[in-house]
Amino acid sequence: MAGDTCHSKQKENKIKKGLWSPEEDEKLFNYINRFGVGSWTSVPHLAGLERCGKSCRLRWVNYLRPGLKRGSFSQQEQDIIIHLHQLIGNRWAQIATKLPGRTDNEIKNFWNSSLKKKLIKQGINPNTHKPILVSNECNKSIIPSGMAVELQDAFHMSNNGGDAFHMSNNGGLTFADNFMTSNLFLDESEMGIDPMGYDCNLFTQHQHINCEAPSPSFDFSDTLASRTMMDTFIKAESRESSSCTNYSNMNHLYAEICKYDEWNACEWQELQTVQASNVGDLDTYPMG
DNA sequence: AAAGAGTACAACCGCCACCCT
DNA sequence: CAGGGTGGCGGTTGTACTCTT
Repeated sequence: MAGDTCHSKQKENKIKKGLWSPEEDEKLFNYINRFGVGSWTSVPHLAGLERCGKSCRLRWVNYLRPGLKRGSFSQQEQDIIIHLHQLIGNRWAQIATKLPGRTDNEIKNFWNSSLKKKLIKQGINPNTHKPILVSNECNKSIIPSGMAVELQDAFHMSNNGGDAFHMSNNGGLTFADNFMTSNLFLDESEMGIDPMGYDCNLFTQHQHINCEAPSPSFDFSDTLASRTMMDTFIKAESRESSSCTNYSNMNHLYAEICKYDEWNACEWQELQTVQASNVGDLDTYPMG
């Protein structure tokens, strides 16, 4: 295959794999420092390395290149990653251009190992950046189909037997009560989230599902999460007319959020518009 | 102290787009 | 235009380290 010249050479046992030794690093660093990067395929031979060009390039870009930051991501960097991921998705290389000193690989790893879990804990689907919410209909709990997809997406439920969701009469999806609920808890447990913990999203939702004075609970101290949650919540409520939940003070709550943080409805609307337009034309997103 | 589980990060793999012949 | 070479990207795997029991 084109681009896989490494593989044929590996079969001949000429190409070393695995972690780089300090000696190899030194050879590569000295070579690039002295001669610069010409053709990566010729670099290993000229630098005296038994690696493929691709491997050398990766080592240079992700580890040896001057100017790389080391250490944990700052809160500001995390915010930027989350925001950009919300806008452009898994385009790590593009996101990396907005974080000087960080590599796409580093950002990708950080996202997969930390940020994803952080968002899930906040009750936000890391794929869609929308809140993971469950609407209800007393004992027959209904999940609006869109949200069911979000849930499946967030918790990989599509791989979990397949028929955990059942279509209900009104086009929504019926929670197979205990079965489903325990699956959700199981999934949370698997994700390291204590289903009974104070910050557990699904457990709270389960309480709502059982119609114990359902009321929206938003953490106003987390402005982004609240905003996202509220936005989707209102949309979901407006299209789920059969829901037994009846939040007449929806507008009031929304106003509270706008009042609480520095954002206002217009700014939020603007972001939604930008997001919508970027869905169709991601390559033209103004990256700076 | 040892074994197993969990986590973070480095590196690899396969695919794709672009360029050159 | 077709085909091969190359670099770049995102997903995935491997490995070393840390934590828990």
